[in-house]
Amino acid sequence: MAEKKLVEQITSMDEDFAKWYTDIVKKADLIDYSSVKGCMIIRPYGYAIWENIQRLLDARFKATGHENVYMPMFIPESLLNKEKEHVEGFAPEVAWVTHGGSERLTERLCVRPTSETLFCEHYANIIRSYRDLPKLYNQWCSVVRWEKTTRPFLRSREFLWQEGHTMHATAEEAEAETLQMLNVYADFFEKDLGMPVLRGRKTDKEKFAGAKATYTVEALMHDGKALQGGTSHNFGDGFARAFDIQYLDRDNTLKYCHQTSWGVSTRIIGGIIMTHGDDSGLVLPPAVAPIQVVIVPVQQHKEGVLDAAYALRDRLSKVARVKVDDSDNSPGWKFAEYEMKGVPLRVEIGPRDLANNSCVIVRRDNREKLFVSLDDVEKTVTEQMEALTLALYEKASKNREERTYTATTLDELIGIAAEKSGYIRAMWCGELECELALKEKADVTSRCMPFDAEPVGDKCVCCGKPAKTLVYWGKAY
RNA sequence: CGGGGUGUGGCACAGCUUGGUAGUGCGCUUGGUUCGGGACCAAGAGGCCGCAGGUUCAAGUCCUGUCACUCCGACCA
Repeated sequence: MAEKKLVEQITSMDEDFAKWYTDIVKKADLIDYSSVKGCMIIRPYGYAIWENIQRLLDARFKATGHENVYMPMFIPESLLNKEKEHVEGFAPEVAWVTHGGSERLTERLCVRPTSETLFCEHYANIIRSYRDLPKLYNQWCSVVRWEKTTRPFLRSREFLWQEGHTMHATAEEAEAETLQMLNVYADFFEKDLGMPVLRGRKTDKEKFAGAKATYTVEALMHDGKALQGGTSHNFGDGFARAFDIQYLDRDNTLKYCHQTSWGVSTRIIGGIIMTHGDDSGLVLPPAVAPIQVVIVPVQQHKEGVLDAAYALRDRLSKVARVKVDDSDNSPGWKFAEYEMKGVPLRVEIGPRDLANNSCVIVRRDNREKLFVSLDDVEKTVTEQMEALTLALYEKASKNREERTYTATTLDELIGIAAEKSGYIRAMWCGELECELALKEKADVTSRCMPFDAEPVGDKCVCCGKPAKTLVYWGKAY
């Protein structure tokens, strides 16, 4: 019932959805607004989610042979300027350091909006031979982009992310790396976060500044807008030529390296909120939930209740991240609070349970009460967490299916864009002109050209000329 | 950068039209009764009304200026 109300709200008014979102972000204790404009303070609970994301992704990066490094946060202007497309793409939103102490710097320093140039300079220094390749580096850091309008997690002037930067001997190897990392992201989204994603390529207009090809995993939010969850770029040898990154190959000739980069940011957290959240607040997939199980003692002043709660915590701690809330708030208060914070499972234990050797487990997503015996409570908790992730995935998939439309004519597309929110599948000729025209006429942008898409026609939905590819169009954050 | 809106205890606001003792709700403190879906009672603490001028016997309220924040139009993980 609560969900229905939400869906009505968000389809009727964007503003309500925005309010719902910012409410959750604050009430679930994820962030505070900072007095530094356009920046956010990530509170311990919000940061713990990010730490879990880091841990899970990092394990996948290590498993695919990547190493973590750290680069400076300042980029000399001359370095940034080396690759023309890149600097033009980022120039409007970089912050500059002009003074050191009271002295004006002879060369301005840019606060990194991304670190391609720094990695390139470093790679130019350390790569000499084919034996040095591939170089598979990743960096966890924050970057700064001077955005005009901001929203917590989705767009802030400083945000946390991870950026992988790799160098390869051949174009084929670089392409394989780009796709491998895209799949790493997709796997993380779908298995750990319960978020179904589209895997595909970005159009030239939407691709990263300086990239040869940009791949994306796109997730669809509650309100039918698309969120780019992760990106993976193949740079070809463009930067390598600009930065003179060459290696001596087996055949004793100098060759340019082929480069990739890929990243995900704290925006993911915004995506989780907007994919799984409901009217009662956040719903966290167990994999990233700081608290996976909260134990709420009922009538905790009564003999034995708190002790039973602590004993249960000690048992469950072996299979989950558990917290007992023994504060003197009323149980109803606690229920609401942990629902707001998205804790996947709530375990209630009170005098009645003590008598029955049982407890009550309530799942956050459907709020169904399970009366379970304490004998195999560990097993039940593990099962329910797995079931919860699966249920989140199913629900989000259903939402995506219901919000995916197909258009074969321009009028049809304009009509759908005006009335519905979601993906519109339509054929495209590949011309920028048509892409701009659709933005102008229907206010949609190309989100993704999925890898495994079935064509829905043979003519461009906009100009009617022979179509090259199927595009998922939509509105983005 | 163009158009609108708002500045009043920690938070959300009312009061301004028609000047006359600074208000409400939430939160906070203390004590008590409660506790299986956001409990209740009582007593408290906390505000140069964004800032600077002006009009007036008197300004949160009227006038002028100024600063800050915020929403909508072009770019972005």
